[in-house]
Amino acid sequence: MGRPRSFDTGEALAAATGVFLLRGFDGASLEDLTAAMGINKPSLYAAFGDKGALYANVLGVYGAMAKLAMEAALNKGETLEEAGRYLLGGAIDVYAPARGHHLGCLIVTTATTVAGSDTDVRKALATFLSDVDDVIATTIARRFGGSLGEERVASAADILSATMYSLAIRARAGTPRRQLQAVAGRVIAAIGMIATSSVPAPPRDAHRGA
Amino acid sequence: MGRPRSFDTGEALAAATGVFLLRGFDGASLEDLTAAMGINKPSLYAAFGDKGALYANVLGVYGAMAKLAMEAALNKGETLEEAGRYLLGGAIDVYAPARGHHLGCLIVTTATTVAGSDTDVRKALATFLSDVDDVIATTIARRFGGSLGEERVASAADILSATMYSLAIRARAGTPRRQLQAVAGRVIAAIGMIATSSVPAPPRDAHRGA
DNA sequence: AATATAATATTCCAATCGGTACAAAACGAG
DNA sequence: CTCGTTTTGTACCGATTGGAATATTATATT
Repeated sequence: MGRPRSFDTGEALAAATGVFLLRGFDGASLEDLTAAMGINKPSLYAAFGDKGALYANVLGVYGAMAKLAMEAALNKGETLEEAGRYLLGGAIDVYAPARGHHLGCLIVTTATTVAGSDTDVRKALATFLSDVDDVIATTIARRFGGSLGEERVASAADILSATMYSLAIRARAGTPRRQLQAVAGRVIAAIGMIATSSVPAPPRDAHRGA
Repeated sequence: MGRPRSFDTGEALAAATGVFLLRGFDGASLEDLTAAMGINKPSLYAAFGDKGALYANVLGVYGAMAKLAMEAALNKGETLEEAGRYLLGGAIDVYAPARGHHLGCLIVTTATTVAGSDTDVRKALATFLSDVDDVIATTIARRFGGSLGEERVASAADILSATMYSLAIRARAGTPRRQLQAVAGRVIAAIGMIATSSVPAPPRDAHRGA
């Protein structure tokens, strides 16, 4: 009972995400946030807690959606190259949309900064990075590990995650989409070379040694 | 003539770099900066200008030294794999030193945030990223392009730069050195696969088409 | 309709921010 | 030794920050 909320929590959180993404944590004032969210400071405080708690909430939903999107992208296509193309292409669409500003990735841009002073954010960042590694490595290992071998898919996973971070940073610098797509294309081409390389250990007979 | 400076400009700049690296631009207060630099606010203002000018100065020397270190590392070793190992190993030593805190990369951590609001920093960031691409691509193309072909070294360059960004972010999250070295090792292994791959276009007879 | 409850809008606050005025102090030049 | 010049230390400034106190409004329940 009581007076109902005049705003949607999810929409408000999405608006806050945009402000944090644009200005960073310290740069996003409560005035900026409340203006974008369409609410007042006491409403924000009552609904989400203080600024740090709001940021933690934003970070949580952003990270969760990002991981889902990555997993979905990696399940598309028929080959490792194609799956990687979907992953990086989707990242470019998020980091540097065709319409609108190129804001990059919330976690890469803001969480890394906050992590210097805030232990909780540092842990959340570490957890996210680990989860992303796991999502990528697990998904492509399940799909292509049998035919390509564990070592090659592990290398490909590290390259794909690294390229996503690279694209996020480049988008933040204002790099045009065409150049981001060129970078992604060269990385995907390398993934293709790795997939067809016949140099390292044989694909079958999994071993866990160094 | 006049009263001489009681501090060394380079040392003060290095101290400011550490503060910006730890706290970020907004998080670094003038009190933090002057305390670390061992000077007073009027001295800082007279020597470097306002906070933004100090940051620009810090960013400039940091970026210049980073590019020199990258070029030097890439000129070591005999093969593309070895050169890449030196590059990534050096990056790990900077981002996550064996002694001291793991602060990552100043540009990845702070410049990306500031770039959202400050056009000058965004341009500086774009220039740095472009310069890094150029340093890596040019150096390894000169050393190994003849034997491996332009396409493979271009892909390797993008992978190496992306891996450096990845390592910087992971270091910021507190990832242990061993794990960073494991990531670098898997990427280097992939570089080796690319170098020995025989799939794509022939190495010789340079062409500039798509 | 009356009441309890919860969210709203306005107003305000102590603290901190980046930046500066001012006067004492330390040098080179004459 | 004295003067002009530059840096240094202290003290201070207006502005903005994150956050909270208060009072009003809107709903569900009775």
